[in-house]
Amino acid sequence: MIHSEPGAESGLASIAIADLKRRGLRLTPQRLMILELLEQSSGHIAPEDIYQQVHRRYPMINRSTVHRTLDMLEEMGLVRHGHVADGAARYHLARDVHHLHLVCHRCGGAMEVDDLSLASAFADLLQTRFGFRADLTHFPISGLCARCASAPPAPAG
Amino acid sequence: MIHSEPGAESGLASIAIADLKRRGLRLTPQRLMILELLEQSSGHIAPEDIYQQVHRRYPMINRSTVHRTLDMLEEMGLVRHGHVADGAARYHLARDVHHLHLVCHRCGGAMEVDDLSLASAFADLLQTRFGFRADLTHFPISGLCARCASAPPAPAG
DNA sequence: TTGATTGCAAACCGTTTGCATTAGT
DNA sequence: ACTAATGCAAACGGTTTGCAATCAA
Repeated sequence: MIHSEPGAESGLASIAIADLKRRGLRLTPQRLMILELLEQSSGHIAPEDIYQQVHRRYPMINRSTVHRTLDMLEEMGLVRHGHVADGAARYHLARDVHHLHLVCHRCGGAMEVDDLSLASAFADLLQTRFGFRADLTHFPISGLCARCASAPPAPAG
Repeated sequence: MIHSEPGAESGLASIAIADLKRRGLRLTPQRLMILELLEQSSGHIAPEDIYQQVHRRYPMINRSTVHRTLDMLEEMGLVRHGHVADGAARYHLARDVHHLHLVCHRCGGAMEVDDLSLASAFADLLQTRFGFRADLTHFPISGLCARCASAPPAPAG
């Protein structure tokens, strides 16, 4: 049923598979598909989106399996999640710590910023002044994207 | 039933009451109590907490009324909300734009930071470089508070 | 008086759980 | 064979809705 070699898997999947074995856990087609999807999807992805996309190719997958797999991966330290402006959960790869995730609370669009130097100056200040270790790379930063910022405020009526 | 003079209300309440009248909306005891609570509670507060606290003194209040009132106040521009690490909604006064809201995703504690100069440098960079207008004062910033950051990682199991 | 507002109850959405069955090892 | 993992269905918590009754204006 599982016909791919562990070694043939790319980054996340191979790490996850090794971790699975080490813990005596099992590699299932559901987990494999979810892993692949997480790897492909750059940026944040919602559990429901994962479910929908896996469901296309593997219709018998269940939503609880998606959640249980995400929980497991998070416990293994491979993914993390935060909540965007509408309160919905978004998962992303934990090793993806070299990005800022800017999420527009109007259109919902997300953008990734590679240069962390700007953020680290801010984070350093918060740390030295208040002892607060801001987690700016794992949790989305809310605001208005360029397009929405320049768009008219709201349809009058 | 409502025995206080509009002018006798403090900041938020008096503004809200004036706005209410202007729009032909009504001042109810439920709205008044919610307004008072929002004003007293510095920082972020969850709808459920508002419900619980109002419920003590006014047992017949309904959760839907709390939500509807918060929606109305947000539409009036008097309050705003964001979502903390566990995905739960937190409301706060909109005029409270001179604070950074640092929320610990471990213990859930929140702290307010008055000095915005540090944040604005960061926000300015994001704006000039990417056109993204980060909303650092309205949405909580996740991280670890000083206490949790210095605490042992987790009970060994 | 009268229409905005409420409480109620049910619907809703995303997530979680218990359990019998399935399937990776 | 052993037991982790799944699908299912029901429960859950927070939020939203339709509607008849209420009450601020």
